[in-house]
Amino acid sequence: MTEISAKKQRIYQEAARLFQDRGYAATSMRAIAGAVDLEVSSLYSHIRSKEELLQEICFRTAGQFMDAMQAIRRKWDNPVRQLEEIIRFHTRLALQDPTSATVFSDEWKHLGPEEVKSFVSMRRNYEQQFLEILVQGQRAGLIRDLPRHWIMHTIISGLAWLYRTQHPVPPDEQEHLIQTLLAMNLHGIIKSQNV
Amino acid sequence: MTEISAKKQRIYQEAARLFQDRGYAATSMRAIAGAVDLEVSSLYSHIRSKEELLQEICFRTAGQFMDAMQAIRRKWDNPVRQLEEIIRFHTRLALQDPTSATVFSDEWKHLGPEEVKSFVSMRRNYEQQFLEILVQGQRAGLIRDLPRHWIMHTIISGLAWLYRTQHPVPPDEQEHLIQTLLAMNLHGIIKSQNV
DNA sequence: GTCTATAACTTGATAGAC
DNA sequence: GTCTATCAAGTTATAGAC
Repeated sequence: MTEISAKKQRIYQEAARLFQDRGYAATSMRAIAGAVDLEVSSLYSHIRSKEELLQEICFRTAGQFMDAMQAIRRKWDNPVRQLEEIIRFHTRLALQDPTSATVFSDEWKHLGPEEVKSFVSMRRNYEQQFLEILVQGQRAGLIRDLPRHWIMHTIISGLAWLYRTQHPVPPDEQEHLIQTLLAMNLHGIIKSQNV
Repeated sequence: MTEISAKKQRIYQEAARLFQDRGYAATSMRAIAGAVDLEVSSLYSHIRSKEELLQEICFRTAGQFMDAMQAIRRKWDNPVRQLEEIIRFHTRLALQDPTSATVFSDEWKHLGPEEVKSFVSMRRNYEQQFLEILVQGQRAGLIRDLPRHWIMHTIISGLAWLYRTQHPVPPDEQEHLIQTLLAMNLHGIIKSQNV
């Protein structure tokens, strides 16, 4: 039972917002303290260090992606459907918690050497599973025989604007957005289908 | 005729590499000085400040994108061909100078307030021109009637992995990569064309 | 142009009173 | 848990000798 005090949660939340806006390295403990109306030294009653804040955000979000990937592969066996669900998950997470998504995506390099190793290893695992889905889709003749690494990076990277740009899509447009993203990634944007 | 000494160029180059690896805020003048085998104070014989280094990289790359956009719109009038050329340019620049592309894309927020304003204004101009191409393509019935902002962000964001990931694609694979990116963006990855 | 020395300031983190 | 006070180290940048 890990009890997390309300104040501790507040600190994590404000830190994440500052990391998103200014980046980890440009965010001082004084800035975080100011955001939660405390003196710097008081922060250390709740957290061990600045880096601990970054670790929590990065690995919590990494865990969410790993869990989603595993759940999707268990629930469906059609690789195209699995891809659809992955795009769905990325989209929902990006819209629901763009702050954590940005910090997870852009600030992990400021983790300590050990943590970077662990983080990169998790990401490699995630990408490996993504590639396996593409292999299955290509073997089944459902997905074009394009280089899988390029497909994967283009899809994942193509979703990153959802958290990086300021415009949060309102909740009632979320399903429309997802349908559009699926259409673009799966069928492209060209009308005439003379391929 | 602005003459740029070899040493000054070396400083810019090493600074860009360090900004790419560690981020602007986490890169010290000492690190830059060390990379070019000088003492910190000697740097100031060649440059005015740390931020000047960032400014040069960001605005030089921004200028390249603006120039390319203008040249493409002058040279072709088919909007789909214009999109193709834009994707081509992004790809070539990302492979040829991934360091500048990364700093341009990720570190502009550390510019001073005035420079940020100018930078964002250039980007808005670029995006406006991109959207106009999509409008023309949709009016001509060539491009699907999907929300144009979402199309634009997905395409641009989907190319960002080209400079963010470590794997530089070897020069002899560049044309294959471009063809694949065009195929994915324009026609998607799904084989069956029952749309 | 490059150096040593240093100014002026900010950084993350700690000690100890309350 | 929160504070004041403080530390040691690091930051960008400058002054002035050579």
